Amino acid sequence: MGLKERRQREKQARRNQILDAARALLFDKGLQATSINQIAKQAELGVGTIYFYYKNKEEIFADLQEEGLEILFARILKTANLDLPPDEKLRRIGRQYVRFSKENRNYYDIINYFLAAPEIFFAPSLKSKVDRHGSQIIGLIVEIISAGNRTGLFHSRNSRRDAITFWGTLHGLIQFKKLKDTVLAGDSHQSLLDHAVEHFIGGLQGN
Amino acid sequence: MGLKERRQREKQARRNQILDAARALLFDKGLQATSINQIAKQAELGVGTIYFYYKNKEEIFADLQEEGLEILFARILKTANLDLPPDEKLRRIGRQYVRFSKENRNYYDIINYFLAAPEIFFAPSLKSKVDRHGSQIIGLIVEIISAGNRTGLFHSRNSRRDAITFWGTLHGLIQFKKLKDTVLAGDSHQSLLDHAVEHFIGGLQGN
Amino acid sequence: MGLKERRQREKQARRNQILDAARALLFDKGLQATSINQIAKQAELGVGTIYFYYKNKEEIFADLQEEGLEILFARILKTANLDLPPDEKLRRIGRQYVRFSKENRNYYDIINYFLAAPEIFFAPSLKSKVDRHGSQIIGLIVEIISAGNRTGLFHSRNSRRDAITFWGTLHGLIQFKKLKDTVLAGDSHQSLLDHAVEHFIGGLQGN
Amino acid sequence: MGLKERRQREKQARRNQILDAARALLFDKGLQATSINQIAKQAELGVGTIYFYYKNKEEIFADLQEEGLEILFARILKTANLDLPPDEKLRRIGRQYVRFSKENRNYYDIINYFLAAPEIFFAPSLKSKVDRHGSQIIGLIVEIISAGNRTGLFHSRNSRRDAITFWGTLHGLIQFKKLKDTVLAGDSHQSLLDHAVEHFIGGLQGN
DNA sequence: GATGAATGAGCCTTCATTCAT
DNA sequence: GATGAATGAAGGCTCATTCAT
Repeated sequence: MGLKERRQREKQARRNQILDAARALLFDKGLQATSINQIAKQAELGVGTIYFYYKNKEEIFADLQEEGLEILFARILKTANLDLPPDEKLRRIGRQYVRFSKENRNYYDIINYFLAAPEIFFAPSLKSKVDRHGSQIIGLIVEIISAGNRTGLFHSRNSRRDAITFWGTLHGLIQFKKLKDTVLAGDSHQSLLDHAVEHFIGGLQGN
Repeated sequence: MGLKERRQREKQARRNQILDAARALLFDKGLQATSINQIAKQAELGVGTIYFYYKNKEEIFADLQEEGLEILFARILKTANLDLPPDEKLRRIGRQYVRFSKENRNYYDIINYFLAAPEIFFAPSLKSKVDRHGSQIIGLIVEIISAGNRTGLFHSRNSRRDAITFWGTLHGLIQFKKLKDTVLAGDSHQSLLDHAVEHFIGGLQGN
Repeated sequence: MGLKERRQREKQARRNQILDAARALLFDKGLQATSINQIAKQAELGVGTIYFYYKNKEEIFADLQEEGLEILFARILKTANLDLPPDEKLRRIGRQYVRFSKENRNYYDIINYFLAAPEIFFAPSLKSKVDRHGSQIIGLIVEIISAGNRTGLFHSRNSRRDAITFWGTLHGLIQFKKLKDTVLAGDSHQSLLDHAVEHFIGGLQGN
Repeated sequence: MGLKERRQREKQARRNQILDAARALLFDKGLQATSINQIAKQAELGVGTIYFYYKNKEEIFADLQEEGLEILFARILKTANLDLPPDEKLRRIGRQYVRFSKENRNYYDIINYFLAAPEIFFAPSLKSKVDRHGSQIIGLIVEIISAGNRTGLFHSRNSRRDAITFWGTLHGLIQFKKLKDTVLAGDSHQSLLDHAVEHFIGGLQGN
């Protein structure tokens, strides 16, 4: 048992070593420009070794994405645990996601990359990781909405669907940032997001 | 006089020839896997000829994206022109976008690609095209919301921001399709979209 | 006759137009990076037109080289015509060539390019142009050495060979400039050239 | 221990294999016309393999140039070690360099290429190799001139500068070979070189 | 477990040149 | 005379992946 554990621990250590290298490169040069050979060199490992621990490049990035999701989750969790009314929590979560997309730009990009890519890309094994974390975040929002329901503040009939809608709205609108000069017509992106969150909350309360 | 015109027409014909080839390949193999060399072969033209008409790969895709946006716009426009109450129009527009993402999957993918890619990617010239079409679509939705306001059905205080929010919600949620097994927990993606549209409409009416 | 002349004049005008473009590009981007297509664009002419006036790229550069040789020749000629003793003339000519290699760097490079290239390159027609100008320069030096002989200052037994030797020494040593850090061991390139000229003059006087 | 050594040896063997191919092509078709793809084919290796051993084309040629410089150095060294008076040594070195430029035409061309190319070309790493070998050769000549000084045959005040002058003269004049029909006016190139060497020696003795 | 040499298809792009109009 | 669209071979180079050691 102890042996098996040690094996496991060492394996994880190596994976971390690889991840450290990949992360450094990714953050420095971007997703496309980062190659396995470069990761190997950066990690001071042989290329073959990388392939021993990761089936392919995509899997490495999936792990990195997971990291990003964990950071994001932690932020959301912290917000969800504050002693605030549910609507205020939603507002803050909205802002947290926007902040994350700015402050953790690289993690945001990689998450976005997988989410926006055509489905063909995903090997099922990768998918499950992303999904698991996504579910956790959705779970937190579901909980907030349910809490609002309980206090009579919200009137959601399907808090899961509403939670996903909320997240989808944030996710979609953040991608619009690059349209600010024309579609947004000079309106501040942040105001838009705030507006959308308000609209969403209004919808929860409305009925 | 006629000569210059003919030249111009022929030049456009060649561009179409190239676009046809690019579209065929793109739709068959996806964005990343489509190379200029392949396009040339498919178009039965020399590689150099492609470069004579397009500065690079991205410009070809920008043209293709414009095609997609035109199709999408036509769909939305048709819906917007129906003789229906504003809320119903929004419902149908929501469904149209989803349908577009399925039936014109390839066009959807290419639009999505540009929208979701990290900002760095955009050459300003390409950007303007996308933006212009995006603005047109948003414009239609603004008009619908305004109409709803006028009849007292909606109470939107900022129809432009609401329109963008609406579109952003659709855009974001469609990307979630690939999460259906876990995050969506088996719930139908279509129901989710419908729900979101309903929620959005509720928000418009609410106050 | 008048017609033929006009034709000739117009032809030369077009060639100058091309040369102007080629020169501008060459001086801006270097020899290798300048293509016929670019020259055509810069000259606001069709590519085909370029080929009507020049058989190929090399011929254009040969004309440019001739320009350079003319500038160089003018410099040398001016020096040769000064009212100075022959040895002083040689000293000044040496300095003139060095200055030319610096101040007219681009012309120098193109002259050097043809001179240093493996023989295979030269079409006989191009060769003659270069040779003619080269001969003129050598001729000036021959004259100086001969004048020195006449006044008893020099004792050259073969002023033509000596002239070529002089020129060859300058030519060879200027190419060594890029070795200044190691072979020249920090010694100033200019001092080296001066030294070489002095040595050469010493050889002329010596016997 | 033995393993590491063997690895090293094999690595060198591959580099030689590549060099053999590059040399063969270079000597057959000239410098400009030799491409990495061709080298790979000739060496019966994948293109990628070439890039595994050499960073780029220039690095291969630098190695080849080093080969050439070694051959040249060996010739000069042999001459310098003969039991002959210094002036005679210089005469023979002159002839050796001319012979080298004929008999090892291809090595000569590649050395010349680097020496004559506009400065921009050189990566510092490549430069050092050339310089090192160049310095060695100059060193030999310096030694000969110094020896001549010691026996009273020469009166060089700066044997290093004189050595470089000597070498520069040879280097420059050899490039004039292609001008033999006009500038040299039918005079034999070899006689010219002999003359120049004699002139140089005269300059050493003169004062 | 770890290595790293080897691959080779394929990428994007350039360019001198031709030729029908 | 002038044009400029068309060519396509060729260039340098990258990179995920494999496999013998």
